[in-house]
Amino acid sequence: MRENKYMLIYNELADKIQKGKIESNSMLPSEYILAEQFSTSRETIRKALNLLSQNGYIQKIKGKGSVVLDVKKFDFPVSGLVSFREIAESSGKAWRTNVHELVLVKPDETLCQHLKISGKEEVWQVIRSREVDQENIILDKDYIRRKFVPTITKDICEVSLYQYFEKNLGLVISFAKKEITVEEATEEDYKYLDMKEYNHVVVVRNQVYLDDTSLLQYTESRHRLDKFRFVDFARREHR
Amino acid sequence: MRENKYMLIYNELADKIQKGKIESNSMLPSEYILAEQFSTSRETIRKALNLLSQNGYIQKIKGKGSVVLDVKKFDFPVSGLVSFREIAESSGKAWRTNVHELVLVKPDETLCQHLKISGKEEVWQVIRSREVDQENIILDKDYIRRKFVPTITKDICEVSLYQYFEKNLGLVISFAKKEITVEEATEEDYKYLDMKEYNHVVVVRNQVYLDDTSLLQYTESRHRLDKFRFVDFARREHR
DNA sequence: AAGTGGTCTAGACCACACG
DNA sequence: GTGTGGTCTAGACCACTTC
Repeated sequence: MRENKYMLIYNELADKIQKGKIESNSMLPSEYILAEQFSTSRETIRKALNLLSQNGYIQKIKGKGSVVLDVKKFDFPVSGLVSFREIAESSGKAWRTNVHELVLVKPDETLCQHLKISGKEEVWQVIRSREVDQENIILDKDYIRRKFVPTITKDICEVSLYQYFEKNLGLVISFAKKEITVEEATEEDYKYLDMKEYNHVVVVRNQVYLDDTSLLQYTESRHRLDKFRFVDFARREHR
Repeated sequence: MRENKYMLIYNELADKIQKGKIESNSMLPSEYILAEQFSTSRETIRKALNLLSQNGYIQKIKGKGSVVLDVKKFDFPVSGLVSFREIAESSGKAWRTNVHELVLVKPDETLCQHLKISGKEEVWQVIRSREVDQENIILDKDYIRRKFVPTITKDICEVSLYQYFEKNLGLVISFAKKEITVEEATEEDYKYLDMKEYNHVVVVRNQVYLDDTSLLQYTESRHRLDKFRFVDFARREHR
């Protein structure tokens, strides 16, 4: 692995904090001391510490030092940009993906808006439901620009689209805009999900961008109400 | 004002991008040139640019430069750590806060867990509903440790607790852990909200921390389904 | 080859916390 | 006063893109 020095330091410290090898509420060594310990400069240490701070591992206090926060990171499901597979696997529950549709389409008007493209461009439509503990609780509707992804197979859809994009196609997913709302369930939801008595779903709309800022994919993730959970760590912007 | 050089540069560029004075999809000048223009060092420019990147204003591409993204920032309501008042005011809609309860209580067991305190500590209980366009659509239940906030008045609750904490009490709110779920409406919800035909609410649970890492406040924000919206900008962590 | 962003260094001065 | 994190500098080398 060609790892940056500050990333190595970040990973080492994050790992120790997560595993409790560094106690929460204790103080990290000062930046000067860390710089010495890792035989590096203070600015490099600071890069690592700022990452820890951004991700909720520590709190830096001017004049005092860096306090280790108590992270229960095994607690986060949908924060940031993570695929269903990554979440499902880390949760340890039995899960399965059912592929209902995998076709090339010309986008209609709303879809053009979401994908910011013309109606002539071809787009993959993938419809999948996610089964956890024998219940279909999430309906994922993915629309992917064929321009970036020439072929998709059913097998790929059952494992992970993201993994395929990144490992096999070399696409670098960089950022996303996410919107969460609650809407009335559609016929599609009733068809593919085990809806029980619920008549609404949580809808997570996602626009996924590559590192060259082009829009790769639009995704609608529809969750049964009782199975939806989103957790987030946020720092306040002071102005 | 604490005017860091990199903050000044960040604010100036963010402002220009938001107002369209720098076109989206255009390139920023290179870091070397910006350093010259702002008569500063490249590392300082890089701090400003990294902030822009984190907040979705630009995308940095190695070997090429920084692309200006098209931000419609008037689009985000609940991302990060913002109070209802800040959101309501920037949305421009008519809003009002109705205070239903403002009392000192000893926390019960669940509340103790959320606040991570013993049952002996006194806590302010504030229950408010938020009225937008003549409809009560959000029920906010705040629990604030009296240890940090000796007194609260009804007037303060009607305006903004955060503003009071920060401007009057000098408390510095630093970060929060947020959880979003959907739950069955309680009697309280029916009592204080205009629930229409809905029988569920979106529940946003928030633990708010000060800059010395102590927990100040636990908040439950209960939204009528149709009026809830959360948007987020997320960058992918590559490992 | 020239230009770009990414990393890293060794030093400097400041503001803040604490004894 | 001493130690801490926050800011800033001027320079270096690297990897990548483009010509």
